[in-house]
Amino acid sequence: MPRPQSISDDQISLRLQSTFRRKGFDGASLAELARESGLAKAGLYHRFPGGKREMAESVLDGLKAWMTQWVLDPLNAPGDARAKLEEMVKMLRKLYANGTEPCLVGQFSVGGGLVHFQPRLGNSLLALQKGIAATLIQHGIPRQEAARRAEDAVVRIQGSLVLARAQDDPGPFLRTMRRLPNSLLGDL
Amino acid sequence: MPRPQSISDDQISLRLQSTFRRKGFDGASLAELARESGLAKAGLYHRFPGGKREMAESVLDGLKAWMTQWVLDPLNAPGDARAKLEEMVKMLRKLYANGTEPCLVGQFSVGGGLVHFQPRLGNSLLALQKGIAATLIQHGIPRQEAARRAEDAVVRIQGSLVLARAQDDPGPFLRTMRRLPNSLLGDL
DNA sequence: CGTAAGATACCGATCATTCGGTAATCAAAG
DNA sequence: CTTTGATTACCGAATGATCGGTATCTTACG
Repeated sequence: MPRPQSISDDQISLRLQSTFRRKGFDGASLAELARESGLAKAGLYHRFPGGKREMAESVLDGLKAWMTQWVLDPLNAPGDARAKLEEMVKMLRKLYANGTEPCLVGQFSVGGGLVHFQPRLGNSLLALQKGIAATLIQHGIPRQEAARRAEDAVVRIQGSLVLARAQDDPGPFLRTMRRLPNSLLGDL
Repeated sequence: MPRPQSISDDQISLRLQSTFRRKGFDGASLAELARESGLAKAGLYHRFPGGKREMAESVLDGLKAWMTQWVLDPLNAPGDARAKLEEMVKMLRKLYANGTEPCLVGQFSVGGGLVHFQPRLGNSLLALQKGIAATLIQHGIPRQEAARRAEDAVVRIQGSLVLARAQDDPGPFLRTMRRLPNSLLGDL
């Protein structure tokens, strides 16, 4: 009955993600989103009747699913804490293309993005923090200290991405990721 | 012979700073910049013939001067390292209103802001990093380790501000600032 | 008077969004 | 098997609003 889609939803969402991550919410224009998605503007509105906001929401959904599958679930699964943290770092390096691609959460924490999605952004970061804290607790670190270190880890991830962008150099991110597991598991 | 200005340059720049910090570069419209500055759009263009970009540059200039006077110069002056770092933290808390106000550098590291000002943003962060590193070296920490820790400090400042915004809670920033001096001066 | 600060009114361009139409597909009717 | 009607996917071409930016006039001072 329906005409088949020439581009899959996932592929569309992926291309929108790339644009939103590079330009932020305010900076990504419908013209550009359309161009980079391969659809005409009206075509995008057919898939996302809620407009730019729904497009951004779809991208956030996709990223949340990716984070859950490749970062949060592995962290919450049984296994050696250090190995799990190393795996997390590996996945984060992949997600952020070794520090050359920004974090959508960071990019959306500005202007209109923050207005529309602040609760979502906060929850995303909190989920990661909880996952890391759980791993640290499992490793024998007391609850409160684990929570502090986990928050610090999220702080460092986000901050190193800001530096990498502002200095146009992935170095800060790469160095921070390299030191993250030891820094998290270090003696009290 | 000239008609006196009803609002001082510094005051204008301060109001523009507030808007740019809240909305980012792309998100701050001239209509809003005019409204919040107390001038009509054309009045703004009289003071900033270069348009939005020159307004943003003026704000960056003002912030750079503030940072130099209250953070960088004190760091590079003689004195006890710990005291100087505590003073830096105090000034940062003031600059970021205890974590309730964003950092212009972070907000401009998105979309059009990054395109126009990336070198400036990188230099701002680098200057702070150098200042912190100099203080650590003076305290007896080896050059390379000092550089690493100083980068980490800037990472944490920026990252904690991202978290504070995304979670709508100054807690991450306040906790990070509280721990910063000890974390920087801690044993190797 | 001259000069400059600032406002009113406006510009073309771009913004997000929507409308009308077309092509493709399938179910049911003939 | 063919036709028809409903449904979906998508696009070109608009919509009004707002964008950043200006040309022009008014006001206030020396």
